[in-house]
Amino acid sequence: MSVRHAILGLLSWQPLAGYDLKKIFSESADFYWSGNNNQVYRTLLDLFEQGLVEREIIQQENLPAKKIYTITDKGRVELRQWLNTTPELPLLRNSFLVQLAWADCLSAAELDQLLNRYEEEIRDQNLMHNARGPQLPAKNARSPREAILWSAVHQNRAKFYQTELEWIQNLRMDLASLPEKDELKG
Amino acid sequence: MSVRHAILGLLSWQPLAGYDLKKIFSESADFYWSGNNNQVYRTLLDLFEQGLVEREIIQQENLPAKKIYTITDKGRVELRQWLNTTPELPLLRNSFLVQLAWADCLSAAELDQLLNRYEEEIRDQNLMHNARGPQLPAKNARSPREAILWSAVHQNRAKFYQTELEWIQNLRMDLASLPEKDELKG
DNA sequence: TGCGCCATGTAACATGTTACATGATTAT
DNA sequence: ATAATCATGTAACATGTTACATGGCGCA
Repeated sequence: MSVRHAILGLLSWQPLAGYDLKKIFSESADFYWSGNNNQVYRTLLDLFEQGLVEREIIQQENLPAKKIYTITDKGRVELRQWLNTTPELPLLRNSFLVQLAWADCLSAAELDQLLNRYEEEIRDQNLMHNARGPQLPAKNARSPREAILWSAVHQNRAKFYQTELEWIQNLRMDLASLPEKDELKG
Repeated sequence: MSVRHAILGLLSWQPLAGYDLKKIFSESADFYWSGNNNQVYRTLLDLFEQGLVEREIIQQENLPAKKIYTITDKGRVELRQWLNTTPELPLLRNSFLVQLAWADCLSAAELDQLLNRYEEEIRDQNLMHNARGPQLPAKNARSPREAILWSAVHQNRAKFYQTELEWIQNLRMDLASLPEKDELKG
């Protein structure tokens, strides 16, 4: 897709500054995006030049000026078109799986450590994700349907983490059933 | 990580040509990678220049010459080091979730279509994934432990698809519980 | 006759990441 | 003192994708 539509979507919800968008991207897992300056500010400029967003410069005392971007009708049309586009396949790239595939040259202890590290990372992410809750909280939704959609988006991530944890526990069990010939190595 | 380690891993299993690697990447979901010429051939050249792989040129009648790459001891050391590295978080970017988040401006029929399309895509991927089975079949594994690891890698994807399907069915149920005010729109 | 497979590679482009730069304010 | 927050932006680099180029063979 590109950040374009992610940004247009957020602006269709409410006017925001580049800084806000950057924060949303970097803080939320649901809307994963790197949230780096380069992309956000450049994309906003593009959208502005193409008339998909408008902006208002707000001077603040003791703080740098803000540029608040608002979606235009033209922007809403483009967004709506994209929404009716057939979705891309989710991009899932897990380098841990590549590590696992070739991990047979590790000792039992090393492999165990690898699994522990992955499990811990996922567990942490899951906790954080649940702790901060949906970054689009239901109370801000503009309709009951939107509330359902937002909650589903949030649950999607949660389910993913959960599935990973179950999967790794299964793997541990499978590995435990092996005769342990290499205790010495670790 | 980079394709580097994915390639080193495959070569630690058996000698392969660039063309083979390209095919493996593009055909398998487990080892997702774009499998484009540019990266594969360039990376192989890099690895070669750094002494992590060796190559042998094989002339074939009526077919273009092949360059078969073999991992070196130096390459195995680098691979082993990487395997003991703490795993990166899985990268999951699902633009469909972004579509969903802003889909409240769609009619009930349009939203339904969007869900159908996503479900179909996931279902297809899942079928293909199961049909072709693990691209690293257990019979080629060099130890019982490796067979377990490979099977786990394959199952990971399968579980992901399954979870997505369950999730979307839940979402459908949640949406169905809404009063249908916009039948007219569709 | 045209397409797809084998097998290599390059060029142009799109996207993403890290680090740098400014500069005041507030919190530790 | 030092770092983090607010707020904008640029430069350099890393990575990924698409399309092009070559050229014979086999299949429909």
